[in-house]
Amino acid sequence: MLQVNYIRQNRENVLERLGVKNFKETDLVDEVISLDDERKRLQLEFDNNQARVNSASKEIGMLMKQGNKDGAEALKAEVASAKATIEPLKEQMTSVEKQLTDILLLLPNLPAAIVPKGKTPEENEVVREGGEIPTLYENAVPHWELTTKYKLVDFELGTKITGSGFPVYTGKGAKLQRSLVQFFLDFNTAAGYHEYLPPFMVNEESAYGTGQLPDKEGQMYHATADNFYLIPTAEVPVTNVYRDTILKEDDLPVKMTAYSPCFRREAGSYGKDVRGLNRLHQFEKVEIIQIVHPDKSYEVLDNMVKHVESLLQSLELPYRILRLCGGDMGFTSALTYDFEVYSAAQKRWLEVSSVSNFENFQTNRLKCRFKDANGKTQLTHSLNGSSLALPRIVASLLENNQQEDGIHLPASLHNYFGSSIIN
RNA sequence: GGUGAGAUGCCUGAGUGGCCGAAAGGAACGGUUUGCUAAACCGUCGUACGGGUUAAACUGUACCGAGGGUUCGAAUCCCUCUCUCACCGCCA
Repeated sequence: MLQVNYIRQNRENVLERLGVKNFKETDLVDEVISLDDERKRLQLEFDNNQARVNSASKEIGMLMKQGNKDGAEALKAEVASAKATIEPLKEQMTSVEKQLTDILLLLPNLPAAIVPKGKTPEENEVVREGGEIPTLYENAVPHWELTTKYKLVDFELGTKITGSGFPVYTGKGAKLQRSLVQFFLDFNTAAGYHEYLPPFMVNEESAYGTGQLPDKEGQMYHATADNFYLIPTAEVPVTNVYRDTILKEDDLPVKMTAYSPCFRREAGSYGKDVRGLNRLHQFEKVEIIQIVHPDKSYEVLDNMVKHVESLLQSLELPYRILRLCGGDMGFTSALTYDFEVYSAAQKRWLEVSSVSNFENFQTNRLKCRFKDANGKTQLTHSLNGSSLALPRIVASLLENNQQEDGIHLPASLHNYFGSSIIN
């Protein structure tokens, strides 16, 4: 959530930045300002009246002690009239505050200066590429045939048990998942990230805290009997660890990592995009999250990008890093780098990680702050990234490394998987 | 799921209608003194939103789990909810 005072002081800039994100309802910005004016006016009037009530009440107490009943009664009448004024003011204040918050929730984060203009994924900028795109042998097939051939994933069984998009991993397929999770977590903790195993369901407050609500209401599974949401990413429970906290400056940066399954309804997806492991309703992911000093967040973003990059390098997968354009960025992000790996049999790039700086957009909502050197309380910045999402990593590992005698895994996984080959 | 007890500031914990934004102790921070891996003493030690100021100072309001109610006045009384603890039941 953007800060009202920031909007007030930087109106032109806010409008210009929202334009980069192709945000159309720019009237809302001025509406925020006028609602805030109204809020201030109401508060001042309310406070003044309330102050009168408070002091009169004190006086009544004293008069009663002195036995001055008539004086007390007279003051009571005065309080009653002040309260009559206050009552409607209170209602107006509540209503104006709610309108203000509702609108603020609709405004996306402002993109950083470096974010390219653009509307579609084609306008994302390729920042870097790495690894080598393999030349596959002549009988190479897409991963959904390999998973069947080696009995790694049973899609039909998942459909029977739950529904489409809920695959069942079996045998070596299950073990590969477990190995990757373990490898990723070890890689992250070695870099100083503290490991969490969070709840896989969150309450409404947490979903608001990180900005999934109200923006992505329909994308989350909702357990209505208890009003819990199945998490779409570990970002939600883990970032909320620091909801409503004031950290010491020395506590920063906070580095966290977590494995979790992720649940996404993916309403509106179809076609080749959803084939095999490309797009699922439930998948495994390891996430990294940092809460940092506002002056450091872009430096940290670069570090996180390098961290994820070296993880991909250790998997020996061909990858590229994209800087997302305004139109392709998420609601809460100020700058996002997407990582894609090349799926050689499908001959397409698959997104496997998204690393973002949210600046204080999440922390404003979360009230995650710190005391700076001058003793002033200010908002921290939050960042997160996948490191990594499993299904598409598995897809490209299978496809890119397939040979006549089986799938040859990268050296980094041999110990975790207990073998160098799937056959 | 049942019964009972509880929820106060960073922590412990007092406060049962006005003198309470809240005692006391501890932790933390700053200082003095002494000196050695510490003690003593002094001071500071909530958040949000307003007014005010170049910035402070100063000042108003709200907040003692959340929401409502009673009252001139609520941390304190009443109601609802949430959570915690204890015991019972069930159970991986």
